[in-house]
Amino acid sequence: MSDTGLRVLVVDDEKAIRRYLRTSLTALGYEVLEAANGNEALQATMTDHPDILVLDLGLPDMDGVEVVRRIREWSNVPILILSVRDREDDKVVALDAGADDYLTKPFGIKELLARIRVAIRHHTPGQQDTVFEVEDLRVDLGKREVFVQGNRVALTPTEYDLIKVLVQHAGRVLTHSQLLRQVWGPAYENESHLLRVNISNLRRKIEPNPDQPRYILTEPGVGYRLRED
Amino acid sequence: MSDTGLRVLVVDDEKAIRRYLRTSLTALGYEVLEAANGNEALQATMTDHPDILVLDLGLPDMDGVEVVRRIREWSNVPILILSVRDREDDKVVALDAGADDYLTKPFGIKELLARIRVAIRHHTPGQQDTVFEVEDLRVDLGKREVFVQGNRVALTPTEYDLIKVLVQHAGRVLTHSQLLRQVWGPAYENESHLLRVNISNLRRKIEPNPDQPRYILTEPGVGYRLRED
DNA sequence: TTACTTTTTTGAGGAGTTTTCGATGAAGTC
DNA sequence: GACTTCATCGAAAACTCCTCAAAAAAGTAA
Repeated sequence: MSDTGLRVLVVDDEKAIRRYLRTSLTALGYEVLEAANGNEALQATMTDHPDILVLDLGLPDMDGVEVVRRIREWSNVPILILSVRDREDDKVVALDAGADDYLTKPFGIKELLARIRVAIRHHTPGQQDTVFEVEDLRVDLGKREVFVQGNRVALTPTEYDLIKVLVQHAGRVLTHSQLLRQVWGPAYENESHLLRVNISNLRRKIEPNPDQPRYILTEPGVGYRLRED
Repeated sequence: MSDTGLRVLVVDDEKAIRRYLRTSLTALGYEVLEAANGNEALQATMTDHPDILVLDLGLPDMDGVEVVRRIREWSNVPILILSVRDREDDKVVALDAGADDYLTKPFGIKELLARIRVAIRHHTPGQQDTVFEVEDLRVDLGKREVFVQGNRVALTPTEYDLIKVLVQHAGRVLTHSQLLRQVWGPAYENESHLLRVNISNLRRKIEPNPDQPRYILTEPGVGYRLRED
């Protein structure tokens, strides 16, 4: 099947369900990651940056809603709840905690897939919005490509993640810890040196004159901001 | 109830359901618009720009999915489907046509409201800018920017924190110790010299004539006040 | 597996800002 | 005139930011 390039993290303690979802999703071109409990889910979300989570509420080590809350402290990745609990209050609690959708087991695979498409459509804004431009800089989030004066620039994965977050909040100041949390994960919140080195490398690749940045502006004492017209 | 300022367009041919939703939603501070068929829905969406649609699929004049398609040609307003049809294919078709969620009747009102919150949360992600203005001074707390006569002024972190607190209480007197506590922390409550130096620096940056302050006014013996219109 | 390349992380130095603090003077009050 | 409050200046101390370079880790190909 066609490759969507999208990565789904399936979180469920039942191996059978994980395998079922893996088969269905892989057939449609998604890449599937798996986690069997809450801690694995949090870990995988931090390290692997999936494009969407399909999360069972009944996990052995912690409540699914708690997983949602923890992730929402630093990430907006779409979360689709899959649960046997059909009580209205359970749904309300999960949705208000930051989940994007709630599907009750047993579920139809076609509906699940349709709802995954909705969640992803939501989170990756339409093709128009995926291209960011200022002066001679062009960032195409859809194609994962960056151009300076029309020439493609090769960025490392970390550098790309960094500019992606900046583009998504173009014009706004992002604090050091916001950037560190979103690019490296919450554990790196205070590693500001890491951020500086990467900003420096990024500037060397995309700024006409890295000494006097035109695109990635330093907000002293606070963070960085990607210029916007 | 508190006013959300958000407008919901309820599309259903049954008057009883419209009235039920109007009551529930109004009680929560939403403004409710109504449409009884597809054409009214399209019309109302174009003219009234609601923040979200709650759309029944079974309409007398056209299929609900067709309404979704027509709206999606030009608008991304969140659309939440409400339908008696529980077949999986119906859901998939509606969601793929561009609907954001699908709820089967009979539905729980709390779940509906939670899903409305999700849809709105999704579609209005940007933090609104709280902008403060007096004469030639402009403080944008959302973007963390300060302008004087249209020119951006670079403030140090402390200076910005200071003006932020003043803006948040614009028009009111803030005592020395209030300002010191909020900007430097409770331990600095009595360091009024610190405050004076920073107010002075701030004035030099934002006042047309720092000798005769127009924005940051001294309240002798008490504290400082940011002027308000 | 091993060897090789690329990427990420850590370390150290220097330039530049920002914060803090003491000194001084002006203005108002008793 | 003595006392308090407020504003400003300038210098020391503390901190932030940037860069280069080396070490460690991760990825890739035979």
